[in-house]
Amino acid sequence: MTDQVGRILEQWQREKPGLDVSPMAVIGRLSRTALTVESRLAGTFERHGLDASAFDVLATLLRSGAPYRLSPAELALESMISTSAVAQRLNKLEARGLVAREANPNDGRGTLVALTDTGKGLIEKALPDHLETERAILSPLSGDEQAALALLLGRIGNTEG
Amino acid sequence: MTDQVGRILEQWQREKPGLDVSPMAVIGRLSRTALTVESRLAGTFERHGLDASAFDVLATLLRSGAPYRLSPAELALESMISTSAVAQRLNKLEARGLVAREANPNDGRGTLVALTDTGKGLIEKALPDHLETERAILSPLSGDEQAALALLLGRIGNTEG
DNA sequence: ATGATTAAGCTAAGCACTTAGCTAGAATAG
DNA sequence: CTATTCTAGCTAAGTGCTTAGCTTAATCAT
Repeated sequence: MTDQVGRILEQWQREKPGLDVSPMAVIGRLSRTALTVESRLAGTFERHGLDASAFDVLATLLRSGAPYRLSPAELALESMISTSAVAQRLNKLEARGLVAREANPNDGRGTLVALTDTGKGLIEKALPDHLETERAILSPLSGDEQAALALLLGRIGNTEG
Repeated sequence: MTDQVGRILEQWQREKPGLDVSPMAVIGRLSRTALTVESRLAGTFERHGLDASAFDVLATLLRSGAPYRLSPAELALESMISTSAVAQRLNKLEARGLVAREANPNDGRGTLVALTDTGKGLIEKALPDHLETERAILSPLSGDEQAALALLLGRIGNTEG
């Protein structure tokens, strides 16, 4: 407990001895761990000329399977961002030729975002590297511990409060 | 495993059957859990006329103990943000009278950020409410499970890679 | 002493998100 | 059919961070 969060808890203990600040130990480490993980992943993305949001869009299209086409609304749902954020991401990806906007044949209002061959090639090259980075991040934990962590996170993450 | 992350893993399984995507189960849940936690905390902050960044500054000053004064550089370190982000936070907090900038008597370049009485009163009122929200978020887990989660997070968060 | 380098804190500009508001097409009511 | 309402996707403006670059004071070398 000599990490940053541990030090913070000791400060609270000294300043507010009556207060039970133990929840901060968990939530604090959760936030900080998420931040450091995010920054390590960013390194891998950069090596492939991507950032987290570009990787997110391309990977979502890839894992959706052939014909690798989704609507902006579907992309927004998957990425938990607004449809306007999707539009801005697509503007950049389309300019780079990694995705293409097509008219939705079944809905005149709608657009289908297609993964181009270039985009598919890029994400398929970046994906194994990304997984390798994730494995490295988790390497201090055994397989059982990783499973336990995922389970614990799932139990607090999916509570709609 | 019928949550959002579980669905994503199934998609990868179908599209790239050879690939071991198990790290995504852990990292994905970590990111999403951090996001949902953040959004629940935001509700509490708002009830007290604060947001996460304002709470962060005021709480850091409070837990530093009397005389409740820190330099902008110290605040930046504690909050893991740039000193320029601190300056912008302080501009707003100072305008509201929650903190005050004072000259550092020992360093002509330096500033000391002081928690005002108003600021101290506000953060002391918000703090128990915040802890209550954190407790609610963690309530699906037993005390032992919470401790286990904090331990696992600590082991992957503090690895400098 | 004095000139060069380092350090603290700030503003300015850039970036990725948000919400608000727009346009065009689809669905629904009469 | 036509008028209204709803939906998909977009741009515009606002927010809070980042990095770059500035000013001022401290430190260090000679």
